[in-house]
Amino acid sequence: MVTRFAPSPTGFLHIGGARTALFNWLLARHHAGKFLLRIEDTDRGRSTQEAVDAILDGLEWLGINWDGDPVFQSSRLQHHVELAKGLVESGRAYYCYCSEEELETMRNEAKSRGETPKYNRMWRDRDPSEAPVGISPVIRLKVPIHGETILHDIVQGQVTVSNDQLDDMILVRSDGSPTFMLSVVVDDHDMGVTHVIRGDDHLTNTFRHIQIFNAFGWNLPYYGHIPLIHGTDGAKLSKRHGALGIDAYRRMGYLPEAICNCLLRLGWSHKNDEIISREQAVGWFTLENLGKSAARLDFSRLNNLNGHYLRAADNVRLLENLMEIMGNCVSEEKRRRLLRGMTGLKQRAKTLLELRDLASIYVDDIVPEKLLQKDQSILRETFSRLESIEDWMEENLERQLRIFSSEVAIPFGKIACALRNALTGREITPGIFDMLVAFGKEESLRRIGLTL
RNA sequence: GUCCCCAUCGUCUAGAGGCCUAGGACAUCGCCCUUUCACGGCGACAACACGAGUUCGAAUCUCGUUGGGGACACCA
Repeated sequence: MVTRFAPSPTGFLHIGGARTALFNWLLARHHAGKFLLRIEDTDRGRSTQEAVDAILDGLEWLGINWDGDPVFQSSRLQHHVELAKGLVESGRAYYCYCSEEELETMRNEAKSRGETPKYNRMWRDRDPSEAPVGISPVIRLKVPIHGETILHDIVQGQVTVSNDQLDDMILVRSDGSPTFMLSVVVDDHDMGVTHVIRGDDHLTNTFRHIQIFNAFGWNLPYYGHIPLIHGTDGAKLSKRHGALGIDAYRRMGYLPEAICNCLLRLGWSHKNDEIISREQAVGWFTLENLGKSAARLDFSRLNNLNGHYLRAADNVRLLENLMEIMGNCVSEEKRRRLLRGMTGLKQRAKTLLELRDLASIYVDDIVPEKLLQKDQSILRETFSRLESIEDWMEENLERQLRIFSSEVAIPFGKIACALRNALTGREITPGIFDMLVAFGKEESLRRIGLTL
């Protein structure tokens, strides 16, 4: 089994593309096959190096690795054109000399007749000697006029289209460059791709691809057209309405494993499983469990998943992630403090951004407000009790403070509340003992002292 | 306009004729746990688009309607 992901580098890797890549990757890994990457940069006007980098970086970040080097379609143009010329020689394709205006007129005429706008095949059977001089022709495929084309789609089932819906598509442009239709087919064939899993929006293209495969006399790959991911408005994700690049999700503080898990469950399921590890995904992923209808990305779900993976994440890794966001200008001492407090922090955050906000209690120098009279007296006593504690470990701190609480007959909640306030100046924080340990004895006492 | 696809709680989905008084998850709302906030536990709310068939029996099969989406380039 050989699968592939074939993005065009005209924009960033968006969430839909990422899912297509993930599914292809999963399928290949599940069957111990190969997953290839092909950059479809035949539209040189719109393709950019930044987009290529964004796609590669995005895939890498998601942990979707490809086999071999990426294939750049632009490096194969010559080959594509030669094959198309071969088709002309064998009579399966022909030169067409129509101008832009003529085509425009044809489309409008077809439309006004209530038909699918298409080329009227005026050069299909004309003698080449009639060719006008000075016009560079395009090469068009001779698509069967009658009959129908049948696609046995792995996801959609059997789909049939009448051949009169297809027109004689252009294989090579008048400037001598191959079109997407041609290049895709030739490359999929040459790369030995056995399974083409791609978005639903390519379904109608597939009938054209099949015609090209037939013209060459090549065997068809298996096709599976997965439903699209829709925006919250129910329409296809597009650049104009908020289709974000995968890097945007990264900047919003999402973990790659959360994104993958979320994407995996969009259009695919395995019984009632929700939290699915990468290993499980590889083990379970088959096309049979794919749904047929479009799905929407739900941020509250993503948040929930991200919270889960955040809690499960290694503290050192999270510290590194945090440093990336905070810009690395955090002192050694504060980093140690963060690491000690990470377990308490991470279970309270949904994203790395939230984690950063929470973590600021260990990083920022707070200026505590003066406490209420009552709290001050509680804190004074607490301060001296804490001062006397040698074993500054969570368990012992808790034991000592509980004892203290009952000795002075002050509800523990009151003490905790005052301490929290003195230590952080915040209302939402990790647990008290957690913070005392993270800060360390010296810093804890210093902070409490400031409020007295 | 033409062709194609899709249709279960707000969202993601389980469901492959009787196990369905339709299950799970997220979100929402209660309660519990509790030093705040989270986490966790318990519970509530909430869906088979509609109409005909087929069948002893349909969320599941067929047809139609409606709704949504996609594709119709010398873009990919």
